[in-house]
Amino acid sequence: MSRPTIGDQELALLRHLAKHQPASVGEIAASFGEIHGLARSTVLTMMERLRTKGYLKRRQAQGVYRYSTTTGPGEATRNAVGQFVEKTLSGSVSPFVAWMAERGEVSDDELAELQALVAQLETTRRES
Amino acid sequence: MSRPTIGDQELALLRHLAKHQPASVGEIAASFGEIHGLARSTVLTMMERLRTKGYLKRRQAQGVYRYSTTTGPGEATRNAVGQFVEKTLSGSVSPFVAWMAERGEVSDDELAELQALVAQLETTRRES
DNA sequence: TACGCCTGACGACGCGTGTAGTCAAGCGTC
DNA sequence: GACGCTTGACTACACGCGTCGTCAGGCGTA
Repeated sequence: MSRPTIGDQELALLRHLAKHQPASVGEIAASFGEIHGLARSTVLTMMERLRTKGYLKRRQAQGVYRYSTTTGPGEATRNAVGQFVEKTLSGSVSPFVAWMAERGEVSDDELAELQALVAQLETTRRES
Repeated sequence: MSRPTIGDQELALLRHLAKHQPASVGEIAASFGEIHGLARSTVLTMMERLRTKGYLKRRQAQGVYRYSTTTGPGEATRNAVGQFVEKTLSGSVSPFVAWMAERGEVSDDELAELQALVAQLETTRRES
């Protein structure tokens, strides 16, 4: 199930697309490409690469291809996070926590997620 | 202060070295290189690249160079984490939290860090 | 009909990074 | 003094990824 590797920017594009799916190349180029200072052809290339890698699919509608994600970005994102932690941080989560603490900037939702996470970890820990 | 870019594996090596500093190339090759299946020359190349990038320094002792980190891996690690979150996750921490929840595997220390983090975030939030 | 714009496809290039081979020097041992 | 192992440095190669130029086709509008 683990598809070919995916680059950082590619993943960012995939996540962006997931929020605006389905979208045409022109739309993505105008939004994502504009923000990141990328030419239209660059965006198109990335999207095509993602498609050949199996992360995106497209459907022709009114003469224009509209792209959407296949499995959703969840799998790819989790994969990327896991890979980053395992490979780069040698499996340690501490740097992440330290970074978040130092940054100190979280939304309400994120804080809630963190609280839920801690609660969950506490219970599963007690059970075992 | 932001030095040249650093690769994932390079950062892993930097972090590994930080725990065994100062160390000679032979030692690192035997430990880190062995684990990751890398040839001695590969380890040496990476260390030299890290040195030219300013992350490592070395000192000759008993005819052998012993490497140690310059600023410690903290800065580089934080930098990498921050870059990953900003660039790849578009600044959202949620994927990371979701990954941890799904993984559900944390050490006592890590759980404690998380609890401290949540507590800190709650207080700073109230203050503002 | 001719022109111009949007879209898609392909090819291409550069750089960073991961990976390794190889050669020369130092130092201990036979 | 010759031999061999460890160490250092240089060189090299491949591949992924980010980046873009360019060409061809379709469709609307003047």
